[in-house]
Amino acid sequence: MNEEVGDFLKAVNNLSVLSEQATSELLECVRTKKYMKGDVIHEEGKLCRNLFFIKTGLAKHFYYHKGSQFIFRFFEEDHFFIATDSFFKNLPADYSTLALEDCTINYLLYDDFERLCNKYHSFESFARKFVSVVASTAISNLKGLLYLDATGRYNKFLKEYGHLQQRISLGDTAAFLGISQVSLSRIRSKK
Amino acid sequence: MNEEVGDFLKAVNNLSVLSEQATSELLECVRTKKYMKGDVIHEEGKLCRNLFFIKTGLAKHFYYHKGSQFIFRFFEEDHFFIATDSFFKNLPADYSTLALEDCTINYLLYDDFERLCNKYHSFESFARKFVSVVASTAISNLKGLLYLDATGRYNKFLKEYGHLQQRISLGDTAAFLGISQVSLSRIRSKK
DNA sequence: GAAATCCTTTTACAAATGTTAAAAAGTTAT
DNA sequence: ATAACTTTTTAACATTTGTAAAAGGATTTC
Repeated sequence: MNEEVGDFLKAVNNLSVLSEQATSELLECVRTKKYMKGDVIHEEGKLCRNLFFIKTGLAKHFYYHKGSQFIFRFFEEDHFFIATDSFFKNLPADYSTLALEDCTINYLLYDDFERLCNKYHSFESFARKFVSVVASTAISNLKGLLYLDATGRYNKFLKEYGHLQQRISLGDTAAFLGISQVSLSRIRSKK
Repeated sequence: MNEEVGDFLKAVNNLSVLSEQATSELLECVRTKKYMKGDVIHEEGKLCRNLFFIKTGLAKHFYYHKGSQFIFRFFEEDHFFIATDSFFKNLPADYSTLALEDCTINYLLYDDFERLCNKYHSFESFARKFVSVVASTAISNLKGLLYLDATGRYNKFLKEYGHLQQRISLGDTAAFLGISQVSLSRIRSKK
């Protein structure tokens, strides 16, 4: 097996065990690309229907609103991600994804994804479970933003992303929490 | 066909056209229940793995935190909903759903749902697409909470749920926006 | 139709967060 | 080691939002 896509396949099988046929057809489709720290992996406003998998590195989903940057998700190694609106609705992406560290990324073109979904029940099942994780995470974050104040959100961040704290800057953390950098600095200093 | 589940079936086929076999097996499983205004449809802390469909009426997802109620979704007629954490992860629900008006609800037990998923590719495909909608909606709301202030969120609410405005109280609207009732009243009066 | 109840608005004050600017600390490149 | 640059902290002030209490409207119940 192509060494570069082993982790990808493992992550897929972790959600739904693929049939042999599905596995070999999937392996033929998966591509690999490397990004340098600071590179844009996909861009707001453009269509991007790939299913991405971070083999190594760290990335963020972000977008700009009135000149400020907002982040709503970090992705570390061994995680899938997509440009949600593009992927689900075939619309221009409403956010960009940027490599916060050098990244090695596996990806699957949408046409291949859709074909595998239609052809192999086991792959469609993976797709459903992957999307479930996307929904669960978004809802959890949504709840956090609804009922927690800035301090509460920071604590939630530490609990869920604590292991990434050293790899994420204060500015990016603040943009993720939806508060100003200054406010986050104040919160930190009170501890 | 059982008249009570026609809309349910139509909504399913709208996402993925079911095979004949899948359709007839689905129809055997769908149940119907009526709720009065104020009734709890499923409760925080309890397992609830049903897939619900509102045939008529209006409902809200809500939960309490430190004595205050927070709402993160309204559901009107012709919409599916689930207790996300229960449905996806087999955990106790982390929110309740309550009928804001008298409701007629169709629902599918999880075991039937899962069996239909495994047995019929066309139903698994429906499941994937349904979950995609859940994810898309959650992410859209998440973005709104991240970058909009109270006024901006209210405007977004009017745009997306404007047609429901007369059916939703100010208190529930405020709980949905994550702001106090007083603050919402202030915003309204400025218009 | 009066009383009771619920929902919305208003007021006054307190607390949290934002904005701007500047200083301090930390990093990187030469 | 120094300079240039980036990130984080601190300070001062403005604005937004929250809280609590009271008043005003609307609706329901008897």
